[in-house]
Amino acid sequence: MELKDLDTSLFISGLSVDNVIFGFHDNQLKVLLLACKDRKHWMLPGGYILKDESVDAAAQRVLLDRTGLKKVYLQQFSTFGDPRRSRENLIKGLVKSMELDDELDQWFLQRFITIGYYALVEFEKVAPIPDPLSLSCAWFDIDKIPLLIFDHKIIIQEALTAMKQHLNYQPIGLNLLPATFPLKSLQSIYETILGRKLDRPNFNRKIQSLGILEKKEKLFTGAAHKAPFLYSFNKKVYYRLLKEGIGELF
Amino acid sequence: MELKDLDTSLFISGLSVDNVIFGFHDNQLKVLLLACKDRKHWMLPGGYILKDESVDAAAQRVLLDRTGLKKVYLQQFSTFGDPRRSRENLIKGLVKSMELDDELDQWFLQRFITIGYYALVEFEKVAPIPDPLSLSCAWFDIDKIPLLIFDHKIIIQEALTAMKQHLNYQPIGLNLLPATFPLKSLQSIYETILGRKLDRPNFNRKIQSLGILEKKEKLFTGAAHKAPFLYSFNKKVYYRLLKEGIGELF
DNA sequence: ATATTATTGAGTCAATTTGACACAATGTTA
DNA sequence: TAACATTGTGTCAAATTGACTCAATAATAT
Repeated sequence: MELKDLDTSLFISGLSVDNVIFGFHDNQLKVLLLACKDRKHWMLPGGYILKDESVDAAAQRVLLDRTGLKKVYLQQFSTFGDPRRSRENLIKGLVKSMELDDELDQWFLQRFITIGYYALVEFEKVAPIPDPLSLSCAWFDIDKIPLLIFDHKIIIQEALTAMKQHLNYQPIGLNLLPATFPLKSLQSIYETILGRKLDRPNFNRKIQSLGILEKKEKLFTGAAHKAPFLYSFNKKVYYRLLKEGIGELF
Repeated sequence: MELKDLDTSLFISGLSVDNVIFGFHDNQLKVLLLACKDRKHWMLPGGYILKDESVDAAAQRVLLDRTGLKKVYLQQFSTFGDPRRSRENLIKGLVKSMELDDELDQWFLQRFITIGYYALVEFEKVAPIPDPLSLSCAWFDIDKIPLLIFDHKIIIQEALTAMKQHLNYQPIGLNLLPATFPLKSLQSIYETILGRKLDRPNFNRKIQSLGILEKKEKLFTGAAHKAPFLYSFNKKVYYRLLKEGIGELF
């Protein structure tokens, strides 16, 4: 689909959803971003809400279009409602350069209030495919975010803050990691989200005392040091624990 | 202002804010509700967003109209976007009975997505005055909520859940209590929000170890037992602590 | 072959925190 | 002046935390 074929009459006007899609690779937390056609800015994968669609469903649909993933862990965290958040000069230039009809011009230049979601996905399972409205689609390290449009930088920061607060109430490690993983990976996720180093022996002791991990026989090998054990989550125990509230971990 | 004079052209269509206003009195957490004109339902004090107004400012404005309070602690917690949330038969009856013109009919019958805020106010400072669109305005115990319109019951529940999670990061006790208060009041707030009893000696020990409370000489008296000391918050210390993150308290 | 290197995972232990109590203190009421 | 209800302090064993040490081991260098 091309941009000029966008049928804005299908959508709720003035409202959008934006997804902060987190993945984890090379012991680094990453965010999936789309390249704007101006070749200068990047942006969060976002979209509009169909007139009879729930907001949650809209966020899922947008995510499916951008990553090909269904049934992803998705969490609404905040709504961004500053009247000037999407009215920088940038958008005027962008819209003009696209040579759209008046109706579409109006659509893109109106004030948008956006509902922010963060998604946790398994890095390896995502095949980043740019949608027809973008030039490219790529993962960025959380501490190397490029120039973004509008207030998208703030949205990412708030997603991280929200995740930090959810860390003790939501199964965050589970959704970012593959089926089996070394403990160090889980520790790195916690360290990145919390923004500080954790003591390895103490981390292991605490995370294992929760009883949510199952040690596998198989060892992860390939690096110039002792091979770590691989673990998997016991989802049953994990979800029960989260439901009850696990208290502050770190 | 009467309902028929509402100038809908001033507002963003399809969007609203709803405030869950919490107060604390008689060792009970309370919510401020408005009576619907059908004399059967109650509702949250909510309103619409002006076309060039930030969503946060809209929530503040609505709050001012309903409670007369300025500079209130207000926290956005979730956006409610189910397409059927405001389309129960009820609203059709309500709107018909109000004998409005077609434009207003359309306005009230459209799908609304609402942005939920919770407010923490000092009970004694609020003079509940029903706005011209409601019959009355009253405080309800959090566990004795009457029949509400739409999904407002769910909104209140989620506000409580959000507050529970914010309890360790936000100055919640401070905003609900008067300048001086006995420790038991603060404990009751924590107990209500957390939904469980706390051991008094242990609560006192922990809350005082934070160094955010100042013991006053004056005693609270009038009941048939030992008079408790009165305390006040040391705001400077409290805000610093919250900024750093105080960790899980209870 | 053997030593080196990097990293893992288990163990130790003192210091701190927690949870569950007991008990003295003290306004009000009987 | 005794009874009562509730407050504030004290105690102590158990559990948790933080800061460590050290042996184990897969790959690599010698």
